[in-house]
Amino acid sequence: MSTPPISRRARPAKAPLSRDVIVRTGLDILDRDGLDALTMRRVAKELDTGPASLYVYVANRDDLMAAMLDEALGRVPLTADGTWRDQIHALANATVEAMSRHEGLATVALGAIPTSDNALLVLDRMLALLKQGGLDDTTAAWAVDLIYLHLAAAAAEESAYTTKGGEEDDTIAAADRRYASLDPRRYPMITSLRQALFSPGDRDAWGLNVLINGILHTPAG
Amino acid sequence: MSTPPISRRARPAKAPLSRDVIVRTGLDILDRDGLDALTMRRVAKELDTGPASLYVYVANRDDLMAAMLDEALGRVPLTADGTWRDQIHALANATVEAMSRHEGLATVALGAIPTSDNALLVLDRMLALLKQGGLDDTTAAWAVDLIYLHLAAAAAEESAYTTKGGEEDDTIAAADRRYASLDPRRYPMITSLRQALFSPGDRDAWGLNVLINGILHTPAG
DNA sequence: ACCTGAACACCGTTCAAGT
DNA sequence: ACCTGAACACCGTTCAAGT
Repeated sequence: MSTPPISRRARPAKAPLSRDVIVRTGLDILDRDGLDALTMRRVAKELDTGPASLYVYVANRDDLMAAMLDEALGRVPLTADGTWRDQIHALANATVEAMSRHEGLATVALGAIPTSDNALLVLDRMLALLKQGGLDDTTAAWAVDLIYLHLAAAAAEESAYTTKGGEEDDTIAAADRRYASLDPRRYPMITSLRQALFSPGDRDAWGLNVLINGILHTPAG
Repeated sequence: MSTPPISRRARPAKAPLSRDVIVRTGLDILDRDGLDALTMRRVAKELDTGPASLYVYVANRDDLMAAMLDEALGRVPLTADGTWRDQIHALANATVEAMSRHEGLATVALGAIPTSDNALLVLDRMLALLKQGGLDDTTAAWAVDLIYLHLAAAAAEESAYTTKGGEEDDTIAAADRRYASLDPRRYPMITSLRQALFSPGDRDAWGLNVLINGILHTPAG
């Protein structure tokens, strides 16, 4: 049952290794099989080599994941049409989507001050919009931090619900059942507001508007 | 060099295994040696047993971490003095502290709808405060979600900066140097606002006030 | 310079066998 | 019922040796 060795000539040309191809392969694996499948060994296998070979281009797994996040953020469109608010929403939504689309990447964003090329491009664009809104320098600066943190968190949450094995609806239904079974004496507010807690609606848009309105009403410093 | 077996009588009484003692041992390891050290095998060793024994009380590593988060949240004081705003800040700060104090726990909170006893207690208390502030049911419900998400994210960030090997100041200084070396043509806003981006001040308190003010100005639904 | 086989020092989890 | 030794099927990373 063993395959005879195939001469280099005979088999399809092996793509040369590079940081870029490693990063893109990592993203593919993440999308196809999730975070647990993203191992150095799996990336190597996909590239028809051994894990040791990756370390020429990538310092370690964390470095690879940071590069993958940057690659994902590179696909965020930096400009949009519409009102000032529309443009902020468009940039925010695209950023959340870019992160949440690939399981586990949002967590990487939460773990470090953004310094990668494409993260900084998103930040620069958001900063331009905030300044356009008439904010002073300090408020705009603090605001961009806060918004980026919020987007990463929203992406992490969405990514977790969407990916984690089962369906998103199952997760919510299970939580709803749990809330329904709580002792009203111990959890009076949750029990009485349960309807509202699980009420449908565009919470992402609302959350971003809360941030925008709050920033407009809260000078920093 | 090998130690002779000690009779059961002679050695100190081995604490009986229980979910609680496993959870607390996990928290201890997290505090002493960080997230990477928190392995099932390490917890077992600390309890003088084998890893297989843990699975009687804990479904798997994720279950253990969820239980650890709940234990940490159980230490949050649920009441405080002062104005309405003071009370929200106190509850929020205590929650962030409880999470960020133990590396990696905040990420657990980000990955699931809160359903554990002590998380729900924090939520219930926050909900009471929000309703006290005059919010309608839907806004209060969406707001508590948003605030909890923000607190978990803030804790994750703080935890990452504080713990990640080196000092927090080093991380910031490195980011500052990176920002200083950016091409102003590609990153016009970041370069011109660099001072403001790294300006000192209580960003946590400001961020929470942004949320509170935004919620007060943004009805849900 | 780039690549790799083999090894090192680990993991989480399961399961049959013990008490 | 509770506990465990041993095993299974993996990990990330290093390093000496090759080209």
